[in-house]
Amino acid sequence: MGHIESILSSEAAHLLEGRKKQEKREGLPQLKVPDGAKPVFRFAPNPNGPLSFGHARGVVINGTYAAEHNGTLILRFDDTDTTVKPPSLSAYELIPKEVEWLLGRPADRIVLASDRIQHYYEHAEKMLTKGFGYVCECTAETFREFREAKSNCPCRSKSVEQNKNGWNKMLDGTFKPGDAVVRVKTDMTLKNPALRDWPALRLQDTLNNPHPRPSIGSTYKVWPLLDFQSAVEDRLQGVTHIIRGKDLMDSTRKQTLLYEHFGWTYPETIYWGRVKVHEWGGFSTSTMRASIESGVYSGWDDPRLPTIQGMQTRGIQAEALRNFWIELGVTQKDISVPLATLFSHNTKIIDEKAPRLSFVRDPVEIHLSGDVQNDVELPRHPNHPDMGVRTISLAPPTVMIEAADSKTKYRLKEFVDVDELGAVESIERSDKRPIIQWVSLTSSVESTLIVPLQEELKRISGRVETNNFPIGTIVQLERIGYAIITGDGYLLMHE
RNA sequence: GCUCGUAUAGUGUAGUGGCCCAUCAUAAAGGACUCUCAUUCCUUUGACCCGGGUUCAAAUCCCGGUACGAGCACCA
Repeated sequence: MGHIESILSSEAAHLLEGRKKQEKREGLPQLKVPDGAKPVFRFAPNPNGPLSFGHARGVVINGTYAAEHNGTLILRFDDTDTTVKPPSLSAYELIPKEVEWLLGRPADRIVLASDRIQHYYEHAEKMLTKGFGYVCECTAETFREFREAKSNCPCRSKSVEQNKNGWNKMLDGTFKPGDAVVRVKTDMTLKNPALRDWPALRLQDTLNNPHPRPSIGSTYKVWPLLDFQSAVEDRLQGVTHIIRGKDLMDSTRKQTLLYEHFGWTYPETIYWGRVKVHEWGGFSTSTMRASIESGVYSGWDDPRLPTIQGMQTRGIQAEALRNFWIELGVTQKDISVPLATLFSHNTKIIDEKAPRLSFVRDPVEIHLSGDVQNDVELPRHPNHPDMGVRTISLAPPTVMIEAADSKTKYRLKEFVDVDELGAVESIERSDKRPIIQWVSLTSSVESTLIVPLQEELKRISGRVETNNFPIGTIVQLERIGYAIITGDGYLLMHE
């Protein structure tokens, strides 16, 4: 084949033309945006805890599209549930910072659903007045039977007057939680059971379960459910594109039915599938919270946790996270990715800037014999002489090396060739013996290498060469991997 | 059970009827460079879920099957 090609290229090159290799599209898929329009995106988490790794996808994809199209990114807190997934007050402060860290710029606008209850009430009332919503007094179980039987519940045929009356009873506390709910009239014979007369607003016991925001507290008893709140708010904020998980596909269908009632047009919607990281099983905010409270993890910033804070502790760069999510794209496939993919993005960013250090695990002392210099200079970074040198003192001529390296002849990196007993054999590199990292007794201190494994933080004691890098500095421990300096040792990031 | 969605190398991803014996990344293996098992560079390995159909032509369109995932909450 190659032979034929070479003949062709010399005899009839034109036949090979037009056979250019196909190229891979860069970045995110093209978005449908009308000419001259400024698209509006939103990222809408429940502030019931800090952001997780998975949330980062929503931030990065929406934020990147917004930046590419000179559009707007709204950060919206969908904090309408005080019982099942109650918001956490600190998350209101934290999440905007995490978004800013991830994107390198803050969200353009922040909206709190709990501040906008009056808007949702207005739309609920309009729904009742126009007859496409009704106050349903069936229990959840009773309604489930109607839904399964594709039959109308009796409340469906109430007059506007009766519905308004029911609505007032919801507002004034006559109805207690569980007594009534506002439903959107769709069609009980719809093929998809999820869409049949879905609930839009319900009652919550905010006296016993007040909203955690002091300014909201027990003010409202009637609260919108996500599908209703989100649909109305998207409209009010002028959202043009919704990009979210495909688990919300039925939500889109419900909301589209509501939009049709109101005479609105639903935003362009794009979905992504489920992502699992090999090394992390399924962490949910609630299971993480439980493990933190029981002391399994030190906090939301534990380096073993798949939270934004955990990634920060672990030295993962925001840019690496962005590149990672953009590379995964927005396909609807359910995927499982290894952490190595994220680490390779991180390595690309940190390697050029990470000073080199020697760390010796499980150290053994070797007393050098023979001619030894008083001190040695090593470059801080092999590719960047401008980063300067580190000077190692060899008075006395005692070095520490890893026990595992001490079995054979070896070369102390950038220093001397040594035999098993510490006799210096050559200053220059004389043969192919292994090159190992080392520290000198006087220019090193005891330290700990902390390795974040799934279940434990493995602590390996050793010695690190003396340095004065501040906490938070990312270094490369030669022959070990990249690590970040913490208050109590060197946290291994990845190889 | 009902409804919806997805299926390309080990893992991700490009590809919307002919430039496809299929792109790129990552992983693995080998090599070059390097006084790190790092970085950089080179090479190799490796895929269109199965079965029909439409067409001159299918990874791409249609039908069926299978697998996986999601929704059917007075959670988000």
